[in-house]
Amino acid sequence: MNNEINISESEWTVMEYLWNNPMVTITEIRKALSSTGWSDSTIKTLVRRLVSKNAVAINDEAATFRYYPLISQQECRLKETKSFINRVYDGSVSMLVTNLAADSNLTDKETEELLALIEKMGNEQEK
Amino acid sequence: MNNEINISESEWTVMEYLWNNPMVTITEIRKALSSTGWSDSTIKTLVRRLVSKNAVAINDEAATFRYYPLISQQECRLKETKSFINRVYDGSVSMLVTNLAADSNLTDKETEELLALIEKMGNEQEK
DNA sequence: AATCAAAGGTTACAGCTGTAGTCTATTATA
DNA sequence: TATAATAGACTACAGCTGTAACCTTTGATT
Repeated sequence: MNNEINISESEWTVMEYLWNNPMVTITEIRKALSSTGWSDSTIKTLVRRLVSKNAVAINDEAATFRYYPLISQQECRLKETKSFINRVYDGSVSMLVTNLAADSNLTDKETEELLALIEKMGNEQEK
Repeated sequence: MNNEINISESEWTVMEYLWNNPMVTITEIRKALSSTGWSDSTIKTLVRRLVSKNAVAINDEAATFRYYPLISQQECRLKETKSFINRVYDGSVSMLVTNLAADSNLTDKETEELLALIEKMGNEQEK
């Protein structure tokens, strides 16, 4: 459905907040994102862009609008994950997981087990 | 060192080829990427941008230049993977792997084992 | 009532990205 | 040798992104 929606890095920050706090006002968003250092304008622009991308909708029952996500974190994560794996790991889930395992602090035995499982996972999820 | 190099999606396609075939001419690149449908100009632009980003260098001993990668696939993958996990999974490797497991076709028992390992992996790799 | 802050709307602007055209010099080929 | 193809260098241009200012209206505060 919403496959064509692309959310930029800054926009993700806003989406994260909306996923955790649906139906908030712009003031609430601004307060929540104050640690980013973004100006009022910047945050409004990001929200506006998300609305025009149909990632976020406006509830304007009250005078002060409330914003809520139209797409789920789950589906966005899935989409991003797939395109990431395709771009960086040539579509290979197991290659990604192998790299993750190498970069994490498992014991040798655990790594071995993990790799064995990865072996079984194979390369589904192409494209 | 090369932490600030950002490689775009199209540029990755070029890099992939260069990682597998270092020291090639522009003609070889063009032929290899003909399936992309990109014009001659487009490919030359991508290569030029990679050179100006210091991701690729030129060997100009011969009249026809040869191009080769200055950064390794390994380090680029690591960088991309980290920024991806930070952006999409809030820095949590285990959340990513959990999602991957859910999306792959492991048996229940295998998934259980995988999740147990993930449990142990915890959330290293923050930042 | 006068003032200030914030909301909503509009505009800005530079850098990156996708995609490609033009020009000139050189090389290969008829 | 005339011609075609290509390399290398430069330019183009629109859409996306990061980042923000400005303007007008409205609600809150003095």
